[in-house]
Amino acid sequence: MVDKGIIERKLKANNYKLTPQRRAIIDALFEHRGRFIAAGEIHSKTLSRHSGTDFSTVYRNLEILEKMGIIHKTNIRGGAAVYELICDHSHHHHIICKGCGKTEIISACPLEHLMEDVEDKGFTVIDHKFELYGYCSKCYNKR
Amino acid sequence: MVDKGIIERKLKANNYKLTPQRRAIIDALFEHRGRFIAAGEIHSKTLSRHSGTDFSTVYRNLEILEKMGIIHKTNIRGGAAVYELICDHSHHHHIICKGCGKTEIISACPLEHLMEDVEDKGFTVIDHKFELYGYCSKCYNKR
DNA sequence: CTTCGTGCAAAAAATTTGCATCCGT
DNA sequence: ACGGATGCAAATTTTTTGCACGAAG
Repeated sequence: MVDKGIIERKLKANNYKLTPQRRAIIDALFEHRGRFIAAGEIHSKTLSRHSGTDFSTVYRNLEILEKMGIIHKTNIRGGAAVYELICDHSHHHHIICKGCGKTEIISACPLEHLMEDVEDKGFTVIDHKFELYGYCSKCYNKR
Repeated sequence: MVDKGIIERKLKANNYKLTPQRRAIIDALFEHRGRFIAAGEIHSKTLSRHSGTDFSTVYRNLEILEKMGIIHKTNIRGGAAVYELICDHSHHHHIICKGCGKTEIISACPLEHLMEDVEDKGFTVIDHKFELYGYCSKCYNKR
């Protein structure tokens, strides 16, 4: 996934229409590329691009995007789920500090090592998530 | 993490008390070893072991257990978060079907390949999560 | 025109919090 | 006894749904 254009083509290919709201949501996610963002934040960002966009619209679209493998949904940050756009051209994973919540990017990807094993099980892999949890040096020293 | 005993010792070591509620919650998680379980299910299971246990108690304990690296919290299954006990003696990851939600276990672990890379960043890794998403053969054929 | 998408309003679900009391240690 | 843990009740926050209308292809 290189740019917004590809996402939009992918949507069309699946009979999804290109509404301004949807575009605004994708823009918000795109602007946040590489970081996690919660539904609430996506909603506010979307508002500034297309005022009036409803929260339910945001959720409905996040669900679609997730099913299509365009975004990821994860649970860090206590309560609300966070989302992240998947960009192949900068494919990466995260290490998340359990102390302060800070995240850093890991560029290595472990998938290649076990693709075969998995497809033996009859599953067709279309996406994956790899996250490391630990403590950054600051938080580690505080203990 | 081999058995409940170790979890209990780990709690004591961190000044957490061993209440019957907490024990019941751990038991519920333990009984579910290897599978995901939502807070609601944990609560019901806990009730049968120690009736009266409150939902808030369940959540407070799940938070503690997660912070201690004893359980994992994930988002599949639309709404609620799901939890899973981490057992070293049967360390594994999951592949999750985006169609029907079915999960299967992957025993290979990708972590060893990139431990060094990560610790270079100053992070101390204490836990990790690796999840594959795709379609099981049934759901794949339906498309 | 046909189908999908949206806003609105409301509900349901999930999670969190304050506080008085209770119970492990 | 002390300090953490619990239950209760209530509030918040997050997410989902039904429906009539509007808009994209």
